[in-house]
Amino acid sequence: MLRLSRLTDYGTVIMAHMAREPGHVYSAAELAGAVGVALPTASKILKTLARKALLHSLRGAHGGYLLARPPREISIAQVIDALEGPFGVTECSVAAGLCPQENACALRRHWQRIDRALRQTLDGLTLEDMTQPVPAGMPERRRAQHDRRHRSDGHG
Amino acid sequence: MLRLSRLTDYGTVIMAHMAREPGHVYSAAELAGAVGVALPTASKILKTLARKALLHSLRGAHGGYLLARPPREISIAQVIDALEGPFGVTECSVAAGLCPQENACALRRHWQRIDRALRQTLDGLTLEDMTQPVPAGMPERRRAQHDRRHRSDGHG
DNA sequence: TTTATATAGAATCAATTTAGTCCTATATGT
DNA sequence: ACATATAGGACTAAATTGATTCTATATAAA
Ligand code: FES
Ligand code: FES
Repeated sequence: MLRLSRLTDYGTVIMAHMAREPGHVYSAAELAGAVGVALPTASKILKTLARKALLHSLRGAHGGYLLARPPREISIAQVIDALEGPFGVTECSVAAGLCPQENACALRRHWQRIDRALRQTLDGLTLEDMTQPVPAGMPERRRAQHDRRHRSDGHG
Repeated sequence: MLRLSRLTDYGTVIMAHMAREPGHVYSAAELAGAVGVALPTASKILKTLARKALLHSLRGAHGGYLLARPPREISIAQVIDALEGPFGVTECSVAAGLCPQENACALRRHWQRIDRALRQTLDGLTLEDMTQPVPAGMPERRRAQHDRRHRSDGHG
């Protein structure tokens, strides 16, 4: 598990679809049709993405949405951030006060460390990557160019 | 987001607690008290962990639970596997048939790749690690209010 | 200016999932 | 026997999520 909501999944599909033609303005209806979800649902997702500045929106006739930045500058982590609250594996890693015995619980720090490691992975994956075919059996090595950092929370 | 259920969180806390004294047999009541959750809840978690062979259980008077293996041989990924279904970020990465247009959706493979990367991170983290103090590095970041910037979320 | 088209945003409703509890059966030490 | 503990499943309540609907606003074109 460790699941993303279905809306986030759809949102990513939509974003990836848009990434194929970065300049193009897509209407909600157009995108709903393209990815196969109901219009109201696509609409809701798009509104959120626009509010979070991952998309630009154009109102009125012939309006629609387009990517706010080039595909390679939008990471999966950013999409997740936009569609699901703050990034974090447990509630307690995001906000305090949930540990039954808070002060005694030595685990929060560890969860936060895990968060950073996972986030780093997802920050290294861009929309552009999602449009490429998956290299068969190859481990990922690319890092998004907006975040090129090493040697922090070593796991691998 | 990308959240683990609260039960899994508790489960990890319990396992980490037990990891401090690997040979010791803990009763459910004892553990419930130690980590501060209600007995029925702790009990439910422990039963699951035992069924999934991460714990051994001893029935009868003076019974209880103990780690099935040394702490360094139990990873966080294993605990997650035990307490939450199959490991996967989206439904479609685990089981087919959820993509609205399945065959056209090029994203499933990518999710699966992401799954592998995340799993690898969580497989490299053991119960033993969770009992160590977090290697100091960066101070805890307070997530006070909404962060509007998309680049460099500043974990460094 | 009017009309058709589109998004903004909030509110709502239904369905699903999760958390938490309870009950009965079984095993074991004293 | 009896007290203590886990096994396993059933059950309830609460929270979350998914999906829809409604009103308001912006813009292009007739
Ligand atoms: S319960 Fe989550 S860190 Fe303590
Ligand atoms: S909808 Fe999840 S991969 Fe297509």
